[in-house]
Amino acid sequence: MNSVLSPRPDTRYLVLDSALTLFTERGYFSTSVHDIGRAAGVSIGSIYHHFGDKEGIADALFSQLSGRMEALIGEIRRRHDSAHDQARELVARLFELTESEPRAMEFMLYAKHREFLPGQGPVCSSRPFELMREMVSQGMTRGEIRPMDTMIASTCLFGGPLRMITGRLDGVITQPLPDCLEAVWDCAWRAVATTTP
Amino acid sequence: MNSVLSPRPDTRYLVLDSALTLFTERGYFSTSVHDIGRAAGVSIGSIYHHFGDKEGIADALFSQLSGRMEALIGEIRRRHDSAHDQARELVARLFELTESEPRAMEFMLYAKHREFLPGQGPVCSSRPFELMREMVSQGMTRGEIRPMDTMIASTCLFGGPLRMITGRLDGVITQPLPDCLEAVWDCAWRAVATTTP
DNA sequence: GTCTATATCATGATAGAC
DNA sequence: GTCTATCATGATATAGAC
Repeated sequence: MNSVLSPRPDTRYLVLDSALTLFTERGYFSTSVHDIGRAAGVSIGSIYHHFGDKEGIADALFSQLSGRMEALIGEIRRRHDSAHDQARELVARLFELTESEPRAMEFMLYAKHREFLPGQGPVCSSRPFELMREMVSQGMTRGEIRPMDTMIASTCLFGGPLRMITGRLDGVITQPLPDCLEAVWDCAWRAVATTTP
Repeated sequence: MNSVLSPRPDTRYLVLDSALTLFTERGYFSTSVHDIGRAAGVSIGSIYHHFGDKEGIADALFSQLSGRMEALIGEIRRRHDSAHDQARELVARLFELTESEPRAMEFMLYAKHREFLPGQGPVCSSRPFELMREMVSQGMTRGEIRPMDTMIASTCLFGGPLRMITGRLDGVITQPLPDCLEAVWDCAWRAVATTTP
């Protein structure tokens, strides 16, 4: 965070890190590029050199976080066979991430990107969400999940857990999410499962 | 919309109606008070006279819509006995409202109010959401809903339906919501119900 | 209560030295 | 690649006549 400690800090990283904090704390529109520069200890000229314009900052942030999510889901899908295990592991990991990196989670799935990233479609149409629907789709062909529209199944399976996350980020839910993973997952799976345990 | 048709249009109504459209189409921060005035056919001076400042417009909008939601839930709770019937009716009505008044729904449960209404807490802590939790709580004491934390039960019951609504508002879901009410409600209720039908 | 005209100021973005 | 200084625009909000 300071050039005294680290002689050659990566400007791009510094900027993105500060931007994430400010965007989630005050919102994109209440954050000026000057604010970001001040928080990152980087001049406004450098920022425009690296990102082109303000939207470029949000864009880079979205790409990076989206990539991480995608990688996470890919890893989970390789490690588990059943849709049940895959989805459960995903919810568990998202709950952990909500506690350890609340700002990253907030920016990814609780920001209204359409308002400041006209290029990007809605989050739900981004690659990570596509992968989640694939997960559900396979579970349906395997017979783990009742036959129904894939979009509906996916939304109903992950809807509860995702709203737990936004509730937690809002401070409406006070308990750390991993503490209620079992209860929430139980509800989520019952919603779509073929057999009740 | 025009003073030719109606000789004495209510300025407040005109402004709020235009503001709702613009806020949901472009977002709060990309809408200027001038824009609202132009769309409503009202001068900027009048707007400031009635609402004090820009935030006052959003505030009035939120109060009014929140009041309508509250009334809707109250009516539903009076008309049905069981939590099952109450919650199902609520989801049905919200699905209908999403089709008939998408902007109202979008402003109520898909806008990040914290970013432009610092006074208001998060939506989930507003009165309508409180009433929904009461609904669930009663269902639990009646034995309709499995015993668990009320917040978790409420989030898991309504999480799927609410995300269907945001998905529909985003255009990710193309089917009118009332068409998939049964499938969605089936999932939602299974998530928390004591007995599976 | 409604209007026009205006004050004030912050922001996104650029220029150009180093 | 980084910096400072500056521009240009457009926004919120106000003043004051009617």
